[in-house]
Amino acid sequence: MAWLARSFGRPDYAPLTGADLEILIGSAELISKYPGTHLFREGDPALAAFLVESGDVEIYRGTGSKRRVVSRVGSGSVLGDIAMFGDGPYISSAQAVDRVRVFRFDKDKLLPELAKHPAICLRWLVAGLRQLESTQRRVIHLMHKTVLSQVADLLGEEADAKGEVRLSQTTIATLLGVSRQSVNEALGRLREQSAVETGYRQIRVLDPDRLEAIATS
Amino acid sequence: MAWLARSFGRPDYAPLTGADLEILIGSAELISKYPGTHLFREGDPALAAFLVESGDVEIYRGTGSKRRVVSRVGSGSVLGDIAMFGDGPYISSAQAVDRVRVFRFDKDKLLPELAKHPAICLRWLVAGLRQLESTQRRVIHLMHKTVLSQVADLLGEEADAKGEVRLSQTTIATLLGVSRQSVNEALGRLREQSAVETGYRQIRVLDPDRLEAIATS
DNA sequence: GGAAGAACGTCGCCGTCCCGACGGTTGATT
DNA sequence: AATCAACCGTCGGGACGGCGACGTTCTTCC
Repeated sequence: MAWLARSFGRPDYAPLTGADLEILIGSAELISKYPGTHLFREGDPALAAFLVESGDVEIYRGTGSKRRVVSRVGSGSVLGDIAMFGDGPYISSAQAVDRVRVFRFDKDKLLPELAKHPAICLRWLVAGLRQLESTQRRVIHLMHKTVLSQVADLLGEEADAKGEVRLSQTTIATLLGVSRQSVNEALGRLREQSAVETGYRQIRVLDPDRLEAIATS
Repeated sequence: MAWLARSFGRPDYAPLTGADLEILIGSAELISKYPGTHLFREGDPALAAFLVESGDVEIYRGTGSKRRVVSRVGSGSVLGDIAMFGDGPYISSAQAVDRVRVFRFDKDKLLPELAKHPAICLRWLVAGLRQLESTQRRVIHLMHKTVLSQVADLLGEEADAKGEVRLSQTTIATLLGVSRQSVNEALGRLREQSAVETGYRQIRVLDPDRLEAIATS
């Protein structure tokens, strides 16, 4: 599928040949998950890695009251590869939040191919490093911990072409690891400055520049 | 050098052949840096990646008052690979804190070799994912943000075989993105519970189990 | 051995955020 | 159209941590 070639890693770098692509698809399986179901759970033996084709997946660690959302990823992201290559159990759980379609790469099939085809391997490497980069950015914003700037930053990154973000305040709160009330208050301040408009499950970015300024303050 | 074979990625996984090792060393150069000097700076074109052989390196972003320490890494860690493979400028700065010895891998020399040798590529992949995993753990502990548990966790990870940690409270503070005073107070509480002993630029872990319990509380 | 500098210990003030609670609003379901 | 669940807006209390300040102790380097 052409989508795979476009989305996996950087398209312009170490281009995948048709043959490489065949091999990648050959070791993958496209599966579908309903909202709330798990792709894998923390502690399970890591027998496969996943590439998200559509929908959002929430990565978290711990259970019950100690559940912490590590990140939420969407189309083009890779999951479970740390554990799979590291040869241990999964270190976090992955739960579908939408209707989700993912490619599943079984370890047994994938590893021998990777060992033979450097181009695919390089592509996977780049995908992993991209995750690392975004996680590092997250660290920065968690350290610099005023909720206002965190919210501003998240809105800047999450906004689509029309400047709209379709997330509930509760969702934003869990994403940032803060309380819903604080998110509400932050959005209130942004609204005062006419940087955003808020509605039911929806936020419209009016002034991206101001948002950026607040995020990096 | 045998050190390279042992330290890079997982030794037990996709073992490097002698020939692979030759190639890796052939594209590397062992250089030495004095404390305070930079391996690279944010914004510079990413022409090389680095593997730390000895000493500690601090990774940070921003300058002046907006400087934020992303992480501090030591022997066996890889630096600058995100930018190098991503084909953009460095996204953070790397500064030696000790006397540091690092292998420098020039992009020009390394990339063609990687494209030809899957074993090396796989090794690099695993190294990158290990970084990702440790950064994800950091996110968890930053979200779960009582300074006490953060300090407990850091001590648990940073302690050597004898249970000693040689870091100043100021260093720990910047590492966690909190104030020195808070670190001091947290250490005081740990001392009260006889979990640690504190001295000048040195902390001795007495009760790792209690530390672990506090870290995950 | 003495001076300078770095690191440690402690105090008080104040801002930010978490938590619990409650009422009003919107959207979906039947 | 009615009902219900999810979501939004807001208030007050309490805990935690940042910041400035000051004194003490430990190192290092003349």
